[in-house]
Amino acid sequence: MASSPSGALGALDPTSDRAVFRQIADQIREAIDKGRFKEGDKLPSEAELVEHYGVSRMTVRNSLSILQTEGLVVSEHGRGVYVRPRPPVRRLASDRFARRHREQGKSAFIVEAEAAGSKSEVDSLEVGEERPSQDIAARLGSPRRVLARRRRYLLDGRPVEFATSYLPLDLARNTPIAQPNPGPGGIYARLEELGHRLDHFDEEIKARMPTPQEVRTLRLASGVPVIHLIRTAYDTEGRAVEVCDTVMAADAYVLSYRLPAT
Amino acid sequence: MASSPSGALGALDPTSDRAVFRQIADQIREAIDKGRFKEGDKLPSEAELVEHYGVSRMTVRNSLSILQTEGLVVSEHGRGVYVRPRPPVRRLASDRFARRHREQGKSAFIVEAEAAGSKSEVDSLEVGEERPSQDIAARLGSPRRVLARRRRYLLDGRPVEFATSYLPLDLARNTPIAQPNPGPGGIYARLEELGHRLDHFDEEIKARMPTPQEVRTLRLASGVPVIHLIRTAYDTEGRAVEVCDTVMAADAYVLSYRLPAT
DNA sequence: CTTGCCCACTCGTCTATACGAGTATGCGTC
DNA sequence: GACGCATACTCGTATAGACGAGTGGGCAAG
Repeated sequence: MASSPSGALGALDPTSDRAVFRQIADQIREAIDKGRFKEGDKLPSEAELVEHYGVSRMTVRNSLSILQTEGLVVSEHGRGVYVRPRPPVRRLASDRFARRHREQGKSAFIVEAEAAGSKSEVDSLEVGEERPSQDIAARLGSPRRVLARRRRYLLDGRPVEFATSYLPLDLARNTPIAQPNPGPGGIYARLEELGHRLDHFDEEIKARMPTPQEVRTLRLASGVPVIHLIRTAYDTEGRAVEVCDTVMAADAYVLSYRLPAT
Repeated sequence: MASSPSGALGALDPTSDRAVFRQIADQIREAIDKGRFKEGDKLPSEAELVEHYGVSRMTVRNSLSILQTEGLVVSEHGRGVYVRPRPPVRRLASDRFARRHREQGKSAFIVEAEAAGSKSEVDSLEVGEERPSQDIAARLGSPRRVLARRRRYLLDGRPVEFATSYLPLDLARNTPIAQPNPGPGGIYARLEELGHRLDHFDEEIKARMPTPQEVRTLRLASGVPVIHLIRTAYDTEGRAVEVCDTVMAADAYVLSYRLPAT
């Protein structure tokens, strides 16, 4: 019997008051947890599950949709339902913007990716002036217009993050910061050259489900949340000189911070 | 016409190749975004949406389930489907474990909650010895057994976080740390009294969808991810003296870190 | 061998129907 | 007024069927 495609799955408990589609989801989840289905494995097809459990197709689909929203499986039209492979993870260390890392010329993203043995790219770089949202304006000291730098990052061909930096116009206009490529060390190096010595960053982190637009941009599987990070850079005079709004695919990141105990 | 319960919603585009249930979800989502349905408002009932769009009930339910997994709405059996209210948010500052905050006697959680005007509780406190998981053991320097302190935090009656602290047994056994209530300043104060002056913390942050067990423990609405934070405390000799594994309801938290630019 | 088509299999969308179960309201009884 | 019950309305669970659309393999024609 274990040779059938559903061999890793048991039978329903008709005396249970747990809904049938939940029982099916439980069994498949357990089979995945215990390794009876491994990453990338194909689950039994809907038709096979219908056969195995003796239920209707919609019930099976209901079960599978639970597992999808939990991020455990992905379905591929015309092919099957697969155990979701865990992508390689990028670690973001809290010292990634330390001054010593700015010497080398490449962007922090690419340097880190190469260190981890991954190929990375930056695409759809857009630079322009715009009116800031209320939130961004408040963080930057209420400028009427800002310079916005938008870009998307890819890791081994997969989009993992998109970010927008906002800078007050009076600070960034007619500087290398307004160029698509701001030069070695990135915009933080340029800011310091312009006399804004950086003092500290504030980072705010939230997690939530993505908007449909974010699902498209990051090609997110269902059941994958996003990490929303808003970083504000302050110079030694206490002025907010940049706000960076970043949305990351949560399954591709671990954030790491080191805090003094004092 | 705007007096009908579905007055905030438009009509379907039969020429679109976008699936009907997605179009319906799009319209409801837009109505929520634009404030035509506000937080806590009741959406039109499934029957009313069936009537309004002229589709079958399963199609409407399909649309609503999309919005549920996006965390936009919650359904209540026998009552209706409601725009999900945004709960009050707890801000966790990166200096929350600073030594100066440990003087006052109360736990960091309760002090912060009261400052924000919320009522907070800690429940289901369990303290005991156990064998550590591989991951925890690795972080603590591979002790064979550890002291585990589990507890759940509630904010205004709602569970928002549960956490487990692990400490090497040789360090915690027969000390106030092994008591349910470790005394003023919490276990960090006790560790320092025991001669382990704290040097720094490492925090690792991930976000993901909750397991069914976490859904129960935190009473999570569907479409709400969790933030998984693992903090390791090091003493001045470089020894890992505690690992704290925390799972938080993502809709209840904003994490905040301040980083030096040096 | 290569090309192109057909077909089987997969998941996606949608309909129509039935009954169960939780909630709230109003009404009648006490 | 307080209580309990009937009822209407809500969402939850499940069935059976139909057709569409993407994928991949096999087979026949070239």
